[in-house]
Amino acid sequence: MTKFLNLDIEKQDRIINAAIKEFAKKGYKNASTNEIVKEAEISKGLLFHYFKNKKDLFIFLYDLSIELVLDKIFEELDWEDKDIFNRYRQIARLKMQVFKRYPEMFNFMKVIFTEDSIEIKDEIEHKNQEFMNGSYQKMFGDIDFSKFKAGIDIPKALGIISWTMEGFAYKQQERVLQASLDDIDLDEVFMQMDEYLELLKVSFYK
Amino acid sequence: MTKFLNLDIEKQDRIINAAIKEFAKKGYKNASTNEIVKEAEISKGLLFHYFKNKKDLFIFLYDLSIELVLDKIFEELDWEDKDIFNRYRQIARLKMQVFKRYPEMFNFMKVIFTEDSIEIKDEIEHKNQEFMNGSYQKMFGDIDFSKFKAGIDIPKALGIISWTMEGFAYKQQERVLQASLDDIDLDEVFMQMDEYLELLKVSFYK
Amino acid sequence: MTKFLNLDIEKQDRIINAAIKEFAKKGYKNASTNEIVKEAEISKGLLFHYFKNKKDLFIFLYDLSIELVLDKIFEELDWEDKDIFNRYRQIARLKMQVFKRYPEMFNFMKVIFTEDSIEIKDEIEHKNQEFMNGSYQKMFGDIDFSKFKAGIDIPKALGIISWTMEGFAYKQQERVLQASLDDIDLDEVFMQMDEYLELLKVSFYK
Amino acid sequence: MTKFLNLDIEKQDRIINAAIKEFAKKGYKNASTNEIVKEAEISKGLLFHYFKNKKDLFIFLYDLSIELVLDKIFEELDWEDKDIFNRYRQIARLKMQVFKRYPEMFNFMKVIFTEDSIEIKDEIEHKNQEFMNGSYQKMFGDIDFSKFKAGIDIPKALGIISWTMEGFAYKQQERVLQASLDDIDLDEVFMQMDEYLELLKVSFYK
DNA sequence: GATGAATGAGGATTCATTCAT
DNA sequence: CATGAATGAATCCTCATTCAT
Repeated sequence: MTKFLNLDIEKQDRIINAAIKEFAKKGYKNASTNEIVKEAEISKGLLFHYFKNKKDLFIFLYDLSIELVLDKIFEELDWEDKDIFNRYRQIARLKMQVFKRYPEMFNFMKVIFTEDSIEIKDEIEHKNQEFMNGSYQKMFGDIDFSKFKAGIDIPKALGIISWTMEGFAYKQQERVLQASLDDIDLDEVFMQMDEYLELLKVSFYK
Repeated sequence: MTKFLNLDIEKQDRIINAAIKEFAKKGYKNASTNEIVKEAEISKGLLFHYFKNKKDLFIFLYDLSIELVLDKIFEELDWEDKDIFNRYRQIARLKMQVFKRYPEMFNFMKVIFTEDSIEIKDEIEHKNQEFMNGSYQKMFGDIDFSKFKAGIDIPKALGIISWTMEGFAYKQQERVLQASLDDIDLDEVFMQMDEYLELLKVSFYK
Repeated sequence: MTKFLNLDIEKQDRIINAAIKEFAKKGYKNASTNEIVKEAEISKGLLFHYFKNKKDLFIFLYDLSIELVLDKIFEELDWEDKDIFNRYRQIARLKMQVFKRYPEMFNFMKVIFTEDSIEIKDEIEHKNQEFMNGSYQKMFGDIDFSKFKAGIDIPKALGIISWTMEGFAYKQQERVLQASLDDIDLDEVFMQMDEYLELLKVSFYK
Repeated sequence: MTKFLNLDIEKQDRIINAAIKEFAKKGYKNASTNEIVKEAEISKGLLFHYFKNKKDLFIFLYDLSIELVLDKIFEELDWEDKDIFNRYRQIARLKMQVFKRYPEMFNFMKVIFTEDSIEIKDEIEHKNQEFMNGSYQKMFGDIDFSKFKAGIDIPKALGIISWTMEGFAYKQQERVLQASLDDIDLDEVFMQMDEYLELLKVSFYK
């Protein structure tokens, strides 16, 4: 992989974008290395010079995408705000900033979490697990739980909040597949998201 | 399709199980019709005598799975109970009974809702949509909303309940992939599910 | 074959028409026995009960078509007229009467004379040869050659007349593929044909 | 296609000859790409690396064959001789030179003009049409018609000459299928052809 | 006679990966 | 580093023919 990272950035990007786009469009199995090299304007051999096989390439892009989002979050999040609803609110907005910049990555990450292809299933699921465990702790380990009503089963409440955010995000993604990211009124989306968070807040907070 | 349905049940089941297993294991694109006929112990040609192509076979299994679950629900649900939490509780238990009987179908349905393969994406998404619209109405159209607290945004509350059930179910599915359906303590699972429902109930009900 | 000929005429015709239509539309190799039985509304097995294989069926239809045309000619031709140009004129008109009645046979006979499929090539070519030798003699064996100019190589002149008629017929067939038999102005076609014959007549006759 | 044309000539020829031979022997539909790669001693994949599918390969060979013959004619014909019978005489001899060199192409071109396979019919017929229109004009556009008898319908006379040449050529081809090109006494054949031309000449010329 | 389920060799085509240059 | 020709196993699918009923 170091071989690849020593390339000049412009070429790296051409390859990354081509590959992400193809995987996002067709899923792992259907994606064609042929299309990738054509779009990236490199030769067949070169791709396999940098990545030992298709799977390696996919894993590399997986790691890269996760890393990009996490870096954004860890750098720009207001860690002083310990309120879980504000935390989710912020994370959602930071994620969206990344996706606005790398539109193909947005679709690629959907593939990451739904990909069923047998060749990568295990590894991807393992990594998803790892990501959940590791990053969840970092992103939500410092939350102030004192605001929750007494008697509330806090782990379960966290589950509900998390699934609500996921479900809401997924619903928005469906819409984007029909329209495009540009045609979505983001303010409107975030306002709706806030309403869900608000509903959960009055339910769970004192 | 009538051709297939006129077969003796034993052979039908051999083919259905072989196909469902293969699709569940590898997703649409990776699934091999060769493997299916081998497992079902029929000739290559016969599969295509019954189903005009791979896609048709998949769609048939899709419809079959949905139908099996819905039939179970519509026949055995206690429609007198208009409480949404009890409704979800019952549905979950009925679904599980179907899956206990057709273990591969359990995994197949996971594929159904995440499959992205370009060849079937549109048709599957359209069918999922249809299913959601049609069946949701039937399953939840008669719910008694008078128990909800005043001031609660009921559509949003329904969304949260639904996503929570989905999220919980998905989490259980992940566990099954590691263990097997038999090794899971179902009572324990349903007890946990009830706790989530209870938490939402105290939050949303008067 | 006797088995087939003992069938009631209605069923015979259903099978013949279905087969001729399919062969005419797709040529030998591309023609599907499946389509034939579907169109004829008989079972798969029955077709092979009457004809031992696809090739046999084709040969049977070949013989049938030739026979139909020849019978028409031998029965209705005015054998008193020994002029070769009048003979061709009459034959062309009689052929056309057959084709008006069996439009699919018209296209089927085109296939007969152009079919290259390896499985039947030899047999068909041999039969075409046989037909040429045998029937040519019968159709043109009594022609009065005394009207030809002295010094004309009569066999060669006959060749030229024959190829001209063939070439003209083939050109008309091309037109029919674009239009349909009904849309062609037959009087006009025969008038043009007569002009060719007239040109040859002034050239070859005293 | 440029990919293919960059190959060394020896390999190109191995592939072309193998393909032409197979198509000539079996027609379009019956020809097996498997046989072609076996005869050409290349891998299955390579054929489809050069030609995107079987149809493309056929079309390529079609164009190549036509081109070879036309180039020969346009380069070596004596354009000063405006006599139509001499023109035909020359063209026939030049064509035969090409076929002597590529014996398989001789049979392949027969397939070209009789092939009915549904997959290529339209394209081939369109190309045949194009060829007829374009090349006929070039080959016969400068003919001197002043030698024809007054009162002769010249377009019809041209038709007769053309069909006679076609008919004669076709008759010779039939003979080659039984014997081989080497066993034919070409001088004898051309002498016979000249006799036909001579007969037409005394008929149509002053 | 009549059915149509069943066969399986063979069809064209794809594609990740290798390797000589 | 970089190329792209070459591989060949594997893909889905077709179809004439057989045979138990």
